[in-house]
Amino acid sequence: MLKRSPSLTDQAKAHIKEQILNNEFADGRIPSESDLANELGVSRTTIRDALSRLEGEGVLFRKQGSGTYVNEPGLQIKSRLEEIWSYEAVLEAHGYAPSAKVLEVSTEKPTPEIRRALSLRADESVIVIKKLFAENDKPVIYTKNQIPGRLCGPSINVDDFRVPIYQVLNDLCQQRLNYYLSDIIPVSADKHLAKLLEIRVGAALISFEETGYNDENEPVLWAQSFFRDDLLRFRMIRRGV
Amino acid sequence: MLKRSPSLTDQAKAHIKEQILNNEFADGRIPSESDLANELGVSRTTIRDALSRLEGEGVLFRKQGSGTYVNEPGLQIKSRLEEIWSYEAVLEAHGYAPSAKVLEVSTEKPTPEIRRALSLRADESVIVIKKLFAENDKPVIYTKNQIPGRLCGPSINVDDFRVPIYQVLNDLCQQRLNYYLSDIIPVSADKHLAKLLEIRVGAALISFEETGYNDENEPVLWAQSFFRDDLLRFRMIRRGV
DNA sequence: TAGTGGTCTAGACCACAAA
DNA sequence: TTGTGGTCTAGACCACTAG
Repeated sequence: MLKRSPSLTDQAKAHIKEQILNNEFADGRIPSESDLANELGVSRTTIRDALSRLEGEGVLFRKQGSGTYVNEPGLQIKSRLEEIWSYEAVLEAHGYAPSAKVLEVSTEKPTPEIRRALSLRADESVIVIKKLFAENDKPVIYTKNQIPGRLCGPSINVDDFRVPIYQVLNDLCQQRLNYYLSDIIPVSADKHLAKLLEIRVGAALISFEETGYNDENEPVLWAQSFFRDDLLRFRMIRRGV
Repeated sequence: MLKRSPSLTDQAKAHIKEQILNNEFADGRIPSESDLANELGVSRTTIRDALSRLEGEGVLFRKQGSGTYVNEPGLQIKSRLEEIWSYEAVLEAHGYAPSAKVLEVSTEKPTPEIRRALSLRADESVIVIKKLFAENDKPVIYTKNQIPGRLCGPSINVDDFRVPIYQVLNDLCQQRLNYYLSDIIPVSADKHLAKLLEIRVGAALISFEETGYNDENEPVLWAQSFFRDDLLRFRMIRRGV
C-alpha cells in the first residue's frame, strides 16, 4: 500500500489528514490506532507518530481509553504562526491570490545589532532585500531581509529575489533554512510604513524580528516583517509544559 | 536508576536538560543516543523521545550522522510563546518578582462573540475576572478572563481568583485546561488601557484573544490579555512544515 | 569504515473509559 | 470486561558524516 520515501509516517499523516479534511469521519471519530495500522500495513508505532504530529497541529485530539477525534476548532486555523514559511503560502491559505513585488535589493553595511545577530566580522556587508506582498493591489505584508554578503556571489539580479526568501537562500546561497528565532513586537505605523501599507499613521501593527538558522545552526538571515492586521490574522495553539 | 511515573521519557528529558543548563557538555556536544540509553538504563526509543522534545523546545539540535549538540541561541529564550501557562511564571522567568492583583470579579451577560466562542445557551452568564500583573509596582500585563457561570458555584469569593486562571478552573470548576487557541492582535492603547498599564495613549501593544479548552475539547475559558512591550517580549521558534 | 542519528517493527504491559 | 490510547523495549536496517 505504501512505499518508502517519503517516510511511512509522513505518508500516514498525509493520508489521515486528507481523510479528515474530506470529512470521511462524519461522526468526528477516527479509527483506532490498531485499525489504522492494519489498514495501512504499518506498525502501530508509525501510526502513533503520525497521529501525535497531527495532534500537535491541532487537527485531532486523543482521549485515553476512549479514542481519537477530529478537532473542529483546530481545523479553522488557516496558518499556524509557528510554521509560516513563505508569505505567499500564508496569503493563499487565506484565500488570497498574492503578488510579491521586490522593492529594492542593495548591499549595505549592517547595523551593530544585525552584525551581532548574524555573527559578522567587522568588515562584512549584507544584502538587503525589501519586498511588498499584496493581494488584489492591497498591500498586506512588508518585509526587509538581510543576508550576509559572503553567502551570495557578487552579482545582484533583482529577479533572483522574487521567490520566497528560503528559496533564495537555497538557490543563490546553498543554505537550507532550518528554523527561525522570532521576536513578536508591536509597532505604531510611522509615515513610511503607513504609506507602504496604505494605512493610517499611528495604526498598531504586529512585526516579527527574526534570525534564520541553517542546518549547521549558523545564522544566515535576519528579517523584519510588518503585517496589516485587518487583512491577516495570526493564530496559534498554546499548550502547557 | 530511574523509577516509573513520571514517565521515563519525562525523567530522561529533565535529566538531560539539567545537564545542559549546568553546562556539563562544555564542548556543546551531547553524548550519543546509545550512550545516553545505557547510562540511564532505558531503551534508545525513550531517549530519542526525550531528545525530540528538547529539540522542539530549541534546547538542542541534531545532525544526522554527526551527533547531538547544545543549541546556544535557543537557550536564550526565557519564555516560549507557545507554552505560556501562567503569567506569574513568565514574569519570574524574566527575572521579575511579580504581583497579581484581582481588580474585579463579576457576573455578566456575555457578548454574542463570547457566547459563540464558549458555546453558551442564550440565557447563560459568564464570570468575568479582571487582573493586573505588576513587577515592582510597574504594571506589565492586564487580563480579562471569562468563564461560563455554570462551571462555578454561585458563590464569588475574590480571594479564589488570585491564583493563575488554569488553577481557578482546576480548583473551582474541576476543569483541566488542556490548550488555548490564540489570536495575536495588535492594538493601540486607549485611555482606559493607557491608565491601567501606565503607558502613553496610542502606544502599540500586543494582545491575545484566546479560547481555552478542557480535556473533552469543550471551550471553558475566553481570555483577553494585554502586554507592555517595553517590559515583556515574546519569542518563539518557527519551523517549516 | 566506524559511528551517529532517522525510521520502522512486533510485541508487551499499563491506565483509563465505556458498556 | 473489552477496547482504547500511553509507555516502553530490543533489535533491525538505512542515510549520513567524518576520519
